Amino acid sequence: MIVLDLKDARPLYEQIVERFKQLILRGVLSEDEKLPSVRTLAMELAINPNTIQKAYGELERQEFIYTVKGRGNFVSPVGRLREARKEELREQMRSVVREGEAIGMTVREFVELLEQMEPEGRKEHRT
Amino acid sequence: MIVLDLKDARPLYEQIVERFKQLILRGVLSEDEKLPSVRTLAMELAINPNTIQKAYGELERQEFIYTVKGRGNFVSPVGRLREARKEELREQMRSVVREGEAIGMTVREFVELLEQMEPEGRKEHRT
DNA sequence: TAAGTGTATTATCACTCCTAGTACACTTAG
DNA sequence: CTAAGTGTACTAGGAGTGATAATACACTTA
Repeated sequence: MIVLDLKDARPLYEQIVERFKQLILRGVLSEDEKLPSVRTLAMELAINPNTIQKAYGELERQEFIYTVKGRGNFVSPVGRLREARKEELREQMRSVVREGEAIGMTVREFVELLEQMEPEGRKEHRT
Repeated sequence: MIVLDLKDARPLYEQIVERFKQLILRGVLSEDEKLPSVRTLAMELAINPNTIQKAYGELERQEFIYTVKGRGNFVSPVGRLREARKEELREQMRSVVREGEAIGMTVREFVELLEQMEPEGRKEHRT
């Protein structure tokens, strides 16, 4: 479920946060599903419990999970989180295009790139 | 020309590298133009010369500038660099779209987002 | 020759990441 | 109730990085 890359420059706790956010947004982990306990996951990944605690703390702060003392950490409702992430992706896309334009690329060029990705793009796809 | 953000989490030398790469790719700095000397820029930014040296070293390693000992640092030919950056942007775009699709967005949605950015998008723009 | 240039070295400080160990309060299964 | 499992908090220390400070050397050019 969680895989660490020790060669990665990013801190371990950050990799863990990133991975769980992915799993939650994509629905691999369901709403109210219980996450591995701090100590359990620390054992599995062979790292210090404090590092897991830091990751979970960050996930809770960002509202991806919620905590019940004595019971564990659980996945938050995903709706709002997913919408927020979508808006982030839209902004990233705009940012990429703006930089591209600054060095000579065109919006057209990007649109065509996207249309090549489209799986069902061969029929008439104008309204 | 170069502006530092001390509140930025990224290292100073990295901010400097980033900024010069931008200026070079966008043609604000011309081919063979001389960069500020290590000591001069350090004075202007009120930071340590070693930090500038580290930034310039990185820029040289990435072939954005070339060095002539005793003379200074100069902007490299920009053609290849610009093409490489374009390919990076294309890949970033694909990456954004792939993640978007994983959480329920569609290529169509992204295309429409792009077309809203297009400055000349109101005429018939289908071939 | 003197000034300006890149380059290298050593030392030091501050901060972050991670580990290690310990302790406490809460919840739940037995 | 008790024990095990849970989150949480704290202190301490090691390792690495970013930045500073000071100095020195070789090269180029006016």
